[in-house]
Amino acid sequence: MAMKNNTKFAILGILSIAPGSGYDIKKYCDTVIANVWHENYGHIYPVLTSLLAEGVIRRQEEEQEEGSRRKIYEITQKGREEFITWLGEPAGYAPVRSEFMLKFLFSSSLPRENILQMISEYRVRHQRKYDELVQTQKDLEADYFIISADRKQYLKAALRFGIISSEAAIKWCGEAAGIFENK
Amino acid sequence: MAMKNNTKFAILGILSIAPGSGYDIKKYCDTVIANVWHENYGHIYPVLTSLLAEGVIRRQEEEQEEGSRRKIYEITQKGREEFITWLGEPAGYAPVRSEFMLKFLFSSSLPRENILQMISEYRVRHQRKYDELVQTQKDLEADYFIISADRKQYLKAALRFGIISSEAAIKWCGEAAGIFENK
DNA sequence: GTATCCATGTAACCAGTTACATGATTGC
DNA sequence: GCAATCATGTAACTGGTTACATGGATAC
Repeated sequence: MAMKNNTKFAILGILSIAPGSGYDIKKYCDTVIANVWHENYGHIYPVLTSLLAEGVIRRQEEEQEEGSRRKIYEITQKGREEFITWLGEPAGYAPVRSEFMLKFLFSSSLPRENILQMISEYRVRHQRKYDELVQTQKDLEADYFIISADRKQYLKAALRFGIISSEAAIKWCGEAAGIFENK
Repeated sequence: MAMKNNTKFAILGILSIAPGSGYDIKKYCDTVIANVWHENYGHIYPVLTSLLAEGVIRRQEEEQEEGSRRKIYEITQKGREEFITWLGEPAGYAPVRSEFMLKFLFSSSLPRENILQMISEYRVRHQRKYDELVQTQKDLEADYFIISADRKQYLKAALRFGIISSEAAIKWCGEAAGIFENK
């Protein structure tokens, strides 16, 4: 199962909301959905080229001001169809590979304080992420961003996903630190 | 930051507990630490070869019964040193890429029942994982496996990590389903 | 006038996956 | 006698990362 061709569908999904450039797609990933998805320029641009060749996206030539370097793409009918098909398929899952947990698992040769330090850093990272997400949630609630009520609902749910996950990580840190503190 | 060379350190970590073959390493990944780590044969064997060339592991020639195909490796002093250094470095984190959340985010064009179905499948998957981990925890508690008290402590903590994460996912599913049920 | 953001791309690289190949041993 | 497990490996592939290159526009 694993994961393949996800960048294709991430791009189709983003373009299904609104047409945009490679740069726009990257920005969308880094802001709106950073919480659950990630892409690089080095992958977006070549994939855009291949999606164009496949005919699932097309250049939106109209309404471009002269001299603009921006290349705006929009999803085609074929693209929408393939996207809907993909949506209907069960999500593949990537096998877990947590570098932090790998380190933690084999950290018995480290002094107690170092292990506590490791856990503390991990907690701080998740606490920061948590705070960030809560802030974004407030901004979203306060209609700081201009999006449809429908879209907002999905983004809110995705934010909750991140918040709940961060809470879980923080909870684990508390438990794990407890083991090493009382010895 | 991202993640590089993790297989090297996963192998060194596993061999730091006890010498073993490529097959043993794979089995260890699939059972004991499946919860937080994953490896393929197609990667383990070539990496073992390169680790041998680097001198961080060595063949344990002694005590092998005749005609055995098993190749037992053990970590060298150099390997232990590199492993300790790696342990001391802060863990890199892989940017989140949840195929499920990607689908969910853009699923607004799907009928309500399909979205509920998606969420339900996701919940079932995590519930199953949760049940499995709780069972493993019981087996571990009942000294079903032969491991040192020290090792047990780390494995228990890693199990808790999986259990807490599954609980979080299940919690999210409850919330998300709620959004679509009451409309 | 300089830093930051906008904007697009390529090339080299690498980690990891999948599929294939082979064969011995053990348990039923 | 057959299936499952033990056991090791290679080759082709692919998805994604990193580094490099370039240059215009905007803000301070």
